[in-house]
Amino acid sequence: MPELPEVETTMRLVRPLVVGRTIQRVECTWPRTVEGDVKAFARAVQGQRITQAWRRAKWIVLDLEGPARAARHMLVHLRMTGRLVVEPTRQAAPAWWKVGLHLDDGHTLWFLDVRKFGRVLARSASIPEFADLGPEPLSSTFDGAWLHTSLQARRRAMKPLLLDQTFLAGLGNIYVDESLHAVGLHPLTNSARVSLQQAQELALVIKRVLAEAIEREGSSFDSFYRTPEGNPGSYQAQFQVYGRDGQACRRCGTTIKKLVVGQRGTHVCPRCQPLRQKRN
DNA sequence: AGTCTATCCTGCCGGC
DNA sequence: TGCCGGCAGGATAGAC
Repeated sequence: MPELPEVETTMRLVRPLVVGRTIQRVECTWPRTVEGDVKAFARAVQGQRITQAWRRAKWIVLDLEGPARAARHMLVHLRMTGRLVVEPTRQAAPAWWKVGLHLDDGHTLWFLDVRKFGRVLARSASIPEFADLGPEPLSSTFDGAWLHTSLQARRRAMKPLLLDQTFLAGLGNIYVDESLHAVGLHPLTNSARVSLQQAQELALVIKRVLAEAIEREGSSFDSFYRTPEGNPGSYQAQFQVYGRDGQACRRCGTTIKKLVVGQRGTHVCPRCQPLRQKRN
């Protein structure tokens, strides 16, 4: 469930169940899921109380409080197939679990991950992972003026640029395709050729698409991304282009095409999103 | 600087 | 029916 809306939804689902709880014991079935040494990680988080849960980009952060030299934050990145669920400890461990944090209220916070790309890590006061991240799309620092200036500073295809977390933090393949279609920009458009008006429109669209997706608790269209106890998410019903190749564009009726841009499957309406060839 | 390839992994789907 | 290649919502390192 890996883009901003899905990460936000996961964080909101888990937050009330873990904040205030103390981590008593850590288990792990796949050492590579935990950054560094699993034992060191366990020592850093065991005995710590979770005081807050929040999100930055596609990271979920649990703030920790406890022994002076232990970690201050625990970070989770879901990558492609990571999930977090909280269940009674005495219940059987869920399929595909990689890390289990047994809490002091008889529940366990499980990190599940079919493809094993996800990561769990402990950090002291500073979080170097956040140093190079771009702005949060839903924050006020991200607006049309900022976007236009930043696009002008680069000469890069729009799609890979919007996927670049150091440029803008939180978008992934689906929401980039949806946002570009909504403003009629082709994914290969050179960023320096985007007008101020287009940038302003795009900033608004990105905010709207993400906010609506969060409202609908993200999108899930296969069983991997469904939480057993939570809602599956329903934003996929709103998709205009993603996964709709071969079908008619809802706006103009033209057949949606799928191409590859920056090694990622990319969905585009050839009529709504024309690619203007550059002329010198 | 930007783009591409390979890599980390498993499951599922479509085609033969 | 069964096998197999290709593909997947992410991100990185290293080569051109």
